[in-house]
Amino acid sequence: MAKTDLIKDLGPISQRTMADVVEKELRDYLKKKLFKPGDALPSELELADALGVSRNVVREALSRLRMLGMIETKKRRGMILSTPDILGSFERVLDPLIIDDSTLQDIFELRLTLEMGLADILYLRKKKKDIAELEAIAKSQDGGGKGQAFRINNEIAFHGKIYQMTGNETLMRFQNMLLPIFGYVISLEKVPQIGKVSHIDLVNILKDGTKEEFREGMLEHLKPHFNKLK
Amino acid sequence: MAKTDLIKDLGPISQRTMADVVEKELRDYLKKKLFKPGDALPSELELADALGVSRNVVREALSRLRMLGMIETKKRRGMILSTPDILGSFERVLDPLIIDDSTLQDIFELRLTLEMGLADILYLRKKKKDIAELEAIAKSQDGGGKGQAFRINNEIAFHGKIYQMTGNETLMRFQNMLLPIFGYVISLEKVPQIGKVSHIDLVNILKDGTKEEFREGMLEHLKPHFNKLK
DNA sequence: CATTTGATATATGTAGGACATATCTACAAT
DNA sequence: ATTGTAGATATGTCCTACATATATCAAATG
Repeated sequence: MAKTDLIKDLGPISQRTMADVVEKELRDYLKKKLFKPGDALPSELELADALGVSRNVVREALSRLRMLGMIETKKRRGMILSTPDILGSFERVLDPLIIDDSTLQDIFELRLTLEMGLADILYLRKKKKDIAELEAIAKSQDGGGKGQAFRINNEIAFHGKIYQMTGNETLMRFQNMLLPIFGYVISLEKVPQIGKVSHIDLVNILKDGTKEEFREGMLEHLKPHFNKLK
Repeated sequence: MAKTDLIKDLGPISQRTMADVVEKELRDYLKKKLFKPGDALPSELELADALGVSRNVVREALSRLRMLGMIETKKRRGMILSTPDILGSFERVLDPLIIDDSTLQDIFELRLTLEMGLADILYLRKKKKDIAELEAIAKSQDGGGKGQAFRINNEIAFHGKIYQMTGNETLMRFQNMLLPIFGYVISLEKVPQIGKVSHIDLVNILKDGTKEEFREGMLEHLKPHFNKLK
């Protein structure tokens, strides 16, 4: 067997640390044993003993699970399984500067997709009061000439309000996290183009129009972004 | 001031551990200093020294960042900033059994929203070859009477293929993670209802129909789910 | 000279001990 | 019944020590 063959066949051996292993072990254990939120876990020392590793390693693994919100620890009472904040970990990682361009583009498209898919839930839950607030936001922008910063904030406020109107807390938080990405990708544009359908147009559709009209309106509103996709 | 007022005003004091603080400190530091992927970090000992904490605490914080994929460590070379896998942390936490019902519902709606918003990107990127594969999946189900497990797997395969056709890797992985949630919520249904528009209908629309027709078709396909929303 | 081998220093990975701190339990004091 | 005290226990933090992998450089080998 030639040397190159050997090199090709031999992949790098696993470089997982004990903390990695223990973390996975613990998560599998919790899953397999059908632990429910509120259930108590063994103490760190017991875990270390059972797994045959030092308390240090166990603590690193537990520290990760704690960050994810999967467990909570109290001083003498020990640790209990908890319901994690599923978006919390997401938030920590969502920094445009450290995400690769391909993923940034993916996220940009993800938000466009969400925006286009909102109509049904929006029409299910929209309330007069919310539409009035949305209108106020749209109109506050109408004057124009308020500067770039104002324009961006207003854009964020308008679309954020729409998400809020869906009554879906997770969806709203999710889009809020995507905002920096969206802003970053847009900031790369040379000429900021604006769709034919304005915010006020969308509000008017929301007031009197149908879901289908709203979808068409949103598509037109986002058209400049869609046009740039490949 | 009444006693109840006092109790209401006094929240529990912060219980953040040093590891929590250091983790945040490090993330802020990396952000503020505009660290880019590939940049080297100080050694654990230097960090511990600079922050005035033990190496143990620093290691717990670093262990978290490592789990998120924000940093990579090599034995002697030290640590370097890295581009995190933004969905990796998500994956760990997405277990239907430990997520509260309200969030489960939110995620269910999130997936419906995505599905309804896919049309534009799908029509931008769909290829004959993919449609053929999609058709094969749809037809393999047509026979019927293949049992519950087959039906569910086929459902997953069909919708998964649609996401894959968007060419958006992140979107596809994202929906893949949402599958267990979706499956779980659906499994709670007593009578599994099926929309008027079938998979094969959707394929046919993809072949000859417009984006708008596809959206309408998808809405009909998902109708039973939408009907249950409040 | 080029390549390989070997030695050394260094940063991370792991172990184990020590002590502080918070809090649950139980019991005593008022 | 509330408050105070004491002991037990699990976590939080620090420290030391050593194993391990690897970048760097020197030495050896052809």
